[in-house]
Amino acid sequence: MPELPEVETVRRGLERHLLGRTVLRAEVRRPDLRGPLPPNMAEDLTGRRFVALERRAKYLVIRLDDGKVWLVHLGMTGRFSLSPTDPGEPQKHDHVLLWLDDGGHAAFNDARRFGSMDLFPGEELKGHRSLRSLGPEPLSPDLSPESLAVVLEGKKTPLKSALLDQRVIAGLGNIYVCEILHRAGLSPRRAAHTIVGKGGRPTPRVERIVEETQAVLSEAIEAGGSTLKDFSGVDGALGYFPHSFRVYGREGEPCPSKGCQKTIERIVQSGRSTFFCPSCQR
DNA sequence: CTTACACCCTGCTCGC
DNA sequence: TGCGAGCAGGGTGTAA
Repeated sequence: MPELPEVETVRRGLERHLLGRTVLRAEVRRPDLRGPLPPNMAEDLTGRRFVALERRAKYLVIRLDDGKVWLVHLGMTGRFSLSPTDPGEPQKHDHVLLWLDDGGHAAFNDARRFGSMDLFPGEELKGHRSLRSLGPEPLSPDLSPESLAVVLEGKKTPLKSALLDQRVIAGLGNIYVCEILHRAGLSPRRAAHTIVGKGGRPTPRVERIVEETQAVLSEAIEAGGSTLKDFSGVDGALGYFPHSFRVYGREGEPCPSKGCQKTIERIVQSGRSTFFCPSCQR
């Protein structure tokens, strides 16, 4: 479930509690998430200090003092539980446990095991299989109307599917794509190339997508940050902020757009639910 | 190259 | 109260 804002919130929580800490002991309780964990991960983490906590798309990029990177993806249900002391008995679905040099404790918990981890030399980061084909970070200058128009040019796939493609914009998921398209007034069913101008030039519609993408993500990160008061932040941060969604999960409710009298509908596109207003999204 | 779709997994909700 | 069906959707692998 976590999309970019949720992962960013987790990153900030980890940065607060892990940065500068050394791992005294690590334990892998279940070595198979979506794929196998890197061999000897517990041994390789032991004695290491966390020197940077970064994010790329929905990946956590955790840099260690020996130059290696611990790459973590939360999948659907992955989360870190942090506590200032050893909580004793592990929780159900705690797959990786860390004991830190300040007495703190971290547990990676993932009920559905859609998460993934890797551990490799930092120089390999850019070329890593999971990262090399990612598109621009949406909150960086790499995403612009010009760059987005070029990528969408000629794409016949529905706009909804295009925006979910991590090669188009890195870090968007089903929920925020629905929100972005509603705010931009664009139909999720429209073929992606139909909003691009001649010669792959941006149009006002492309500009709107970029604006609303940045607005939605920034607002969500801000909302997430406000929940990061203490240890419970990283713990509980994976809750979205459901009351702030305008269309996601609101099938049958009135469209929130000013003056729009229609009702939010749900359709399925490439196996995912799409929530949208057929009247004000064109 | 592009596009589409099945698969992995568990917890929760819903209807009977 | 139990129980099965359906749903949730990240990323990846495969096929057309």
